[in-house]
Amino acid sequence: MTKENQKQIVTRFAPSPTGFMHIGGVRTALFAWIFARKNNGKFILRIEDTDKEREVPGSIEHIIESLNWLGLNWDEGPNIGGPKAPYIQSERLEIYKKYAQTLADKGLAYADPYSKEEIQAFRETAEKEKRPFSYREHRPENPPVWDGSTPLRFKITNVEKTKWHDLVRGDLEAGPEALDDFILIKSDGYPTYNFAHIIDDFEMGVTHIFRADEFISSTPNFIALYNALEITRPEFVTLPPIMGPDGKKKLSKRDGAKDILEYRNEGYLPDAIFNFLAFIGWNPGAGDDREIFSRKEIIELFKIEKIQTGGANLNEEKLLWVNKEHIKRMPQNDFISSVRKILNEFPIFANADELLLKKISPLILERIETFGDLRKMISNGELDYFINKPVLIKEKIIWKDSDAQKTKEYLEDAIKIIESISDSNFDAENIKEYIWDYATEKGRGVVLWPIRYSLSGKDKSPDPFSLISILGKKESIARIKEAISIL
RNA sequence: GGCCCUAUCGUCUAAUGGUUAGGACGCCGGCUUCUCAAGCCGUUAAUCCGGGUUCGACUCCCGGUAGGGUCACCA
Repeated sequence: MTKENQKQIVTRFAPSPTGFMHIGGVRTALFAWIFARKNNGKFILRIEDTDKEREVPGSIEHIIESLNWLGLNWDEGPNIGGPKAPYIQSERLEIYKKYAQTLADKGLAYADPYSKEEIQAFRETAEKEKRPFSYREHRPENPPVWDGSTPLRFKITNVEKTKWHDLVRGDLEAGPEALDDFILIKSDGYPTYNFAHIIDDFEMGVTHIFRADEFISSTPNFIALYNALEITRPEFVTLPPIMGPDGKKKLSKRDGAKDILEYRNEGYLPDAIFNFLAFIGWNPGAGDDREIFSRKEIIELFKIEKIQTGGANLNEEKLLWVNKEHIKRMPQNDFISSVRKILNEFPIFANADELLLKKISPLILERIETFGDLRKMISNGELDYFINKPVLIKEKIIWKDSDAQKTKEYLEDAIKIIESISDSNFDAENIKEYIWDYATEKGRGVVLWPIRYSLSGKDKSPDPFSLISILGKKESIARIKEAISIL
């Protein structure tokens, strides 16, 4: 077989529209997407909306927005169509019905004659006797003809041990207890996930199913169905579970997992989330100790064989660090425009000019881990002094054990020094050189603190040299004079 | 409870059966320093337990233990 006529890799992400997406779901999508891209394959988005009860309006848009934000584009999907459209399961009912009828005709599926209450009673009995519930034990001898008004159940015909191979977990097996007559079509006419996903994956030519490990338990049932339908089955790629931060439980919405778009709102970069998620349950392995990767590098390095088997905890602190590293690697223009966007949210900065922005951006860069931190800085008034003159408090102008008279003297000298610096040399580095020796001679604290405080009016702020260069000669001198005047 | 999966520093993890068990985040400490950050350097810290196979086991096998999943007209 030549490379050209090898089967094209097709992966899919198949969420159900039951609300927002959290890290867990996105990670599954991410791995499937990376694998497709690495192999020049196709990535399909399919919406599994077969449960009308749990459906949350707006979910599909939310899912699309989330995937778009992360740059996980799809080649076929609900909004763009494709050769196997539609990509929303509720619009594919005829297809499922066709396959279901075929199974029923062959005697491989049968109408379920019991009411929900009756089945519930069976279940409770089993529970009371501490046995697993198995519908097979109650399989009717002569079920009625399936007319669509009752559920259609799959008939397990070979009750035996199931063995299969998983690209991550290796050889797996389960005893016959794992097999049961599960429902294919519900009484409302919709298929179950168990049935619909198998039909769709087959119809859409999916070659690799990436999914979380909660599906291992039902895989024997899936395999029985593949066999009954006489269709080839895709490769299974089982991802390790992601646990909550406490490591106790699988991450879930119920236990406070965050909407992925919250990370966007908090000012995380999509590339950082991408990087971080790729490393939950995967890493490039031997000899590569790097932690920060671009999308492109991850696609190049990705190998299914390096996917972990064990569960991982979500480490938000590391995510912060990863985000900071990605921010540091942003092209300067991108960084500045991101800063601009945040500044625009605050009236005080709405008119800040581009030059000021460019000057303060290095200071911002080293102080934030997310762009949300910038929002906090501004809210806390940590940048106000770049726009407005600070309100100075006399006592605070004076460094610890110094006094008003001496401080006045130092500030007057500082003004002279600043005036002597030529405009062409007016950057933080040079300003520091001019002032440094004087400050060292008199005592850095007694000189530098008053200067810095006069400029910022803050106990905590960037160094005085940076402030002077950003505020400019005229404004800096004016502020220092202001300080002198109240001493 | 049945079935299934998993197990290396606190966390994420590396290690053709042979390493002083490596890296990263965090923590702690130091350097730098007018403050706050940033940066740099360093310390601490792990193979779940018990058997076996082997000259040699984190690695292979068996048995425990622990955690997770599943046993829906949910996906």
